[in-house]
Amino acid sequence: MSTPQRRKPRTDAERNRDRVLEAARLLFAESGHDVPMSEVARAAGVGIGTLYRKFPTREALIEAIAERRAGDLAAAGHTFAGEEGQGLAGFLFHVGEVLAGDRGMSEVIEKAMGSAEPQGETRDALLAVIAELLDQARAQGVAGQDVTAEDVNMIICGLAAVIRNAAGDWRRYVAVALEGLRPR
Amino acid sequence: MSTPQRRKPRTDAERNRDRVLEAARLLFAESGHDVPMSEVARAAGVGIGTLYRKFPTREALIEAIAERRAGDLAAAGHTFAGEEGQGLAGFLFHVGEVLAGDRGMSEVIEKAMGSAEPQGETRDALLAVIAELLDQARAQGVAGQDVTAEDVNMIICGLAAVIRNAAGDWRRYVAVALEGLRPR
DNA sequence: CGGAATGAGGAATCCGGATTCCGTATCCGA
DNA sequence: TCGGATACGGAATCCGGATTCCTCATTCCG
Repeated sequence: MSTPQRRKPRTDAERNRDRVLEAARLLFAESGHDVPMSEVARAAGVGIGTLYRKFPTREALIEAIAERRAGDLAAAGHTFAGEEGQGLAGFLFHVGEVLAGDRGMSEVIEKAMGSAEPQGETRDALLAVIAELLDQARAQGVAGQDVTAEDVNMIICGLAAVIRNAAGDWRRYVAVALEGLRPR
Repeated sequence: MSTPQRRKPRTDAERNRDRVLEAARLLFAESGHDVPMSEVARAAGVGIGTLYRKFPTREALIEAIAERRAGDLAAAGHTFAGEEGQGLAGFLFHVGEVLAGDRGMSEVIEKAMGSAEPQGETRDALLAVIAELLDQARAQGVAGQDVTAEDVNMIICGLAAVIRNAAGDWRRYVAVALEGLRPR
């Protein structure tokens, strides 16, 4: 039947895939997603052809990277939920820290937290953590009962924009937002 | 000496300029700034050459439009300052209303409120109104004494992003932000 | 009205990144 | 080690928008 049990991928192929992923991660973090594909290939020490075989579109490459990083964020979120108070606060500051050091990620997050259609894991995983942190925050009385995950979403979306545009002190932004979520 | 007092511009030249400005305003509002220049020219019923003579770069065109609209926003801001309470709140909701109906403007505002370098009037005019509204808000006790214009800047920057990405209800975002600015 | 001067139009050209394609090199399993 | 399968490299090509430039039309002034 469908026994596509082909030979396992060549070792150099996997190595190249990793190289591309790593190089792209750095480039995107540094300059955002509008880096020429040829740049990525060169940085990875790989031919353009190879890059395209691994990732047929820029989107595919971005997703591959974003998914992992988003996963890390989500994991971090769970950690904060585990600690004592201010889990949500800790998480938001952490997100800011991460986005401040990764332009590409800030672009992804802004879109992901914005539109509700696309993304799969990237968005859902984060939504889950946010819900968790929010529940905890409400229970601890640091967030109003009427606050929704959607609210936090918007705050994060805005945070990404604030950081990407190098506005003022984003920590201040987070502080104001947290204050605004407090019970009345 | 420098008596460039040349003949005054032809009437049709001015008419075309207006057409371009108007067409561009609509297109940019509808689809943002990444509309092909040729599109703009076509929509304006003008040749590409003409468009380029009027506005040598896309930037020039965007600025010409943004400056006016920003001026309107600033004016509206002063109006809100004139009214009784909640001037700042009224202004922020107004800004949201405007940005929600003008993608191009949301892009401009996001950048303008972000970086502190470029823009001339666009940024400065708004900064002035914000300062005014903020003073009033502090006096009325709806904003903490420690709140700065920069804080409001970031909030607006985030607001633009939230709206542009069609996140949730941006009014909710504004409400949270305002709450966060309250005196402790 | 006549003829400079100014402006319009838009085809031709430039440009840079995206994507394809195929000969060559490398790897894997026997 | 051998031979086919798999992957690589990167030049060639595609593509679409930006920008130029020259000819022709319109406006203005005397």
